[in-house]
Amino acid sequence: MKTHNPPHPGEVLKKLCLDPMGLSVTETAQSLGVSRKTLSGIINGRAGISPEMAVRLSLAFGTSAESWLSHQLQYDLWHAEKGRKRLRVTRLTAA
Amino acid sequence: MKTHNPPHPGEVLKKLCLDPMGLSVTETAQSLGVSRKTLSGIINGRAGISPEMAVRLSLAFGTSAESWLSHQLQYDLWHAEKGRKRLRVTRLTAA
DNA sequence: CCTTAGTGTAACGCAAAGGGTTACAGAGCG
DNA sequence: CGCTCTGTAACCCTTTGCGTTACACTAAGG
Repeated sequence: MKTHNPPHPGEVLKKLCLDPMGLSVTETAQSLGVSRKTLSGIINGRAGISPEMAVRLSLAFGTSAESWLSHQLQYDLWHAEKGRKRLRVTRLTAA
Repeated sequence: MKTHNPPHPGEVLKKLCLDPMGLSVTETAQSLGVSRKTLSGIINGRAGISPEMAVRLSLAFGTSAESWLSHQLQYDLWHAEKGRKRLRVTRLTAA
């Protein structure tokens, strides 16, 4: 059970891709074929990585699209689990 | 590289949970705390499994929320990869 | 000091997706 | 024939990803 707040995938993207390669948000956005705002939103945690964006990242950086979506999954899941107590769900057993 | 069209998670849900336990869509939806339409949509492939729904499933069936989202991820990714040729993305290398 | 590049972000608009309710049609059964 | 379960369409709401335009801030350079 991971108890720590996972970083949003955009943070990882910046630290692992943009920064080491000396890429600006502007030029990276252009290469990805998205607007600067979109990439900015991802990097600053205001937006998630959509399946299409994951494919874009895999094309531009030669990485695995699945790994990006996995990061996003962990992030989304962590936040969803936080609200599990609010969900009124009945345990299901064989009828 | 998985070349086969992965089944939508709802199909798996029905075959692995509802059917074996003899559960109806109606009663399962009630236990999950969602409408019958919502569960029906998932089972019949017209909707995906959201993070919140994954947590609901984990609570009701005692399974891992992550495994449901992973199935969904594989499904979404497969469809996103199909359209990769339409994306105009430039390969990025160190500046 | 002024200009320019890069960046974050607000304001709009658009489209897709999840979810709810209501309602109707078809299938199976006592 | 009634009753239950099921799939689904119609409608409405909200969130979210994405685009464009525009404005303010910062850092670097002439």
